[in-house]
Amino acid sequence: MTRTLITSALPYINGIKHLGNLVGSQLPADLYARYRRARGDEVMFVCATDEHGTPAELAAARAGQAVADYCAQMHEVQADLARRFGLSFDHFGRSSSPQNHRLTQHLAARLGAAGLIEVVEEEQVYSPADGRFLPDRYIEGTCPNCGYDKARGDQCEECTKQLEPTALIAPRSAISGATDLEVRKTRHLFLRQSALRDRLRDWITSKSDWPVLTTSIALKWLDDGDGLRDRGITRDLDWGIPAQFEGAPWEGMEGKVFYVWFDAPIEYISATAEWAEANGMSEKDWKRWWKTGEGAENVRYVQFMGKDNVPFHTLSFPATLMGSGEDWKLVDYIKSFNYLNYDGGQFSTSQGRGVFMDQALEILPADYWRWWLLSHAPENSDSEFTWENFQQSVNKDLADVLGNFVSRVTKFCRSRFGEEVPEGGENGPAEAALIAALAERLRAYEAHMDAIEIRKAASELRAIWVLGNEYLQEAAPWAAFKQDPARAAAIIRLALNLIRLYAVLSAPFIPEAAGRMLAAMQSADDSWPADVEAALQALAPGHGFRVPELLFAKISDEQREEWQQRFAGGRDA
RNA sequence: GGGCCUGUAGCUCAGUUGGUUAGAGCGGAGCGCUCAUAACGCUUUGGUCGCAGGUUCGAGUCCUGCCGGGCCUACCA
Repeated sequence: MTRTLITSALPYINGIKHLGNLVGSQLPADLYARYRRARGDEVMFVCATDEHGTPAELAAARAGQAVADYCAQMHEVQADLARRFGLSFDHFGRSSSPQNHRLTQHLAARLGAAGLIEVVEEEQVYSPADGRFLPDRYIEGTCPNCGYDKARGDQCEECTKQLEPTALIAPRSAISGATDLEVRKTRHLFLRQSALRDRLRDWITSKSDWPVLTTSIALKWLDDGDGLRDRGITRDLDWGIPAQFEGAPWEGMEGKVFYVWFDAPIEYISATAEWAEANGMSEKDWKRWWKTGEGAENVRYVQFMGKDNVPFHTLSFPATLMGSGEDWKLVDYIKSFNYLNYDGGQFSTSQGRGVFMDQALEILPADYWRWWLLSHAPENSDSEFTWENFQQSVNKDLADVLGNFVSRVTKFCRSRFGEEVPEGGENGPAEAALIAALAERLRAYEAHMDAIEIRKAASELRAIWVLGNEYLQEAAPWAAFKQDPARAAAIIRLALNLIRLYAVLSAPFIPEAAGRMLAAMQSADDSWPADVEAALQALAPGHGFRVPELLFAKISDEQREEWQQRFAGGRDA
């Protein structure tokens, strides 16, 4: 049996994610996970909240909560939204878990023992008023280049010039506004990625099937300037995984924690360990996914992420695993995404611009969003959400093409034959042509899903739905019924079976609606069709069914305008 | 500044290693059907493939330059 390991980039803990975040990793990862399961793979699909770092501490402070409490609460909020969006994680973990503490410290110790970690002393800006060192971004001041008074310590957004925080005129803390900033010396652990440069390059260049977006970013980092730079993997923060621990091959790291980007990807592994523990399983059960000496050698590992995550997944995380000298499974395929824009601008968490996961579900069920987002996934370039486009796609694809097909078939049968699959008649040339067309499109659909070409897969699925309407038009059971009821029975028997088949094929995209279609057909057979003709005989004459409730409601112009208005002004408006 | 991606019908996008009259869906127009969520089907209308050069028997596809959009540039995550 094929075994597929799937991870989605970890959503950061500080708030509810917007639709751009969703379509950039978790949603396509779920699509693929559902598809691989349907094809019979043994699948391990893990995700988690990414809980460490400065923004989490600040968000907790704003909420007036202890960081640990804030994270615990936000984890539940995100887990609940994930469930309601149908994200079928085998486990949704937390990067703050004890498992991740243990594994992160273990890997760090291994890297230290291998001589891949060194202690570096550097100077950083410290804010006594805030009681913390400030990352460059959290220092504001006047740009020495253009005079913009809200330039950040890493870059001036006005003139785009890159800056050193010490170059700012009249620097102040972006957190408190305090101006009594001082430069202090501090010591940190650095991961000597540069020592692994050749191994990383060999590994990356061996991945000839990766998307350009993925490899070009990785190679840029490997070759830019003096080549891959070493990277600080500790921070002066309270909340995180302690960098000083028993068995650590270094000293003087008391009060420091690992950098969030060091421990976050390790959580992919730890989340699998959490899964095993939560299900009363043993270490062996999760290691067979991650240790090539313990079963993972025949696992195919696919990662999903936005393009901003690529350097960490192609370089620093592999460097961590390679450098440990242990037999950790490295990723086989990285699917990366561009950004989804919102109505002429960017989605923005900080400005509350766009539609957020909780708001989306207040308006419409998950499948509406899943379909639009996946069929417009920003695979090759940034794409844009507009309410007009959303309304048009949902109404045409889901309500008219698929929903109406289910409706016309079931209602016609109920009124002419009653609520069971009619018997009599037999397949003719029209049915043979339909089956041939379906078989061909199914092959194309599978090929696109196998290649994780999401938009192409979506358009192929839609074309499969359209085949049903074309067939009905040509076979015209309403006309046949008058002269030859047996002929009409054969047509409608096939059409009812088509509904079941569509449920199976559509489930990765629209799982909830697919479930209702299957339930209406009163069938538990959701097996992927090996043979189209056979699959279209699953519902035998006499098998009962129900006319389902409206599968997809159309979005009215009034609704569209109302939502457009409601989301025009930002989250709190 | 540097690197990468991108610019194809009104809109959203396909276009394999350069190869006959550039494709799809939506939208527009017309016709048909009447089972159905005024849904469905058929036909049809849309393009100097960002601009200018070049290579070639042949360029949407390769090269150069320019213009526009986007991302990244290592302490946000």
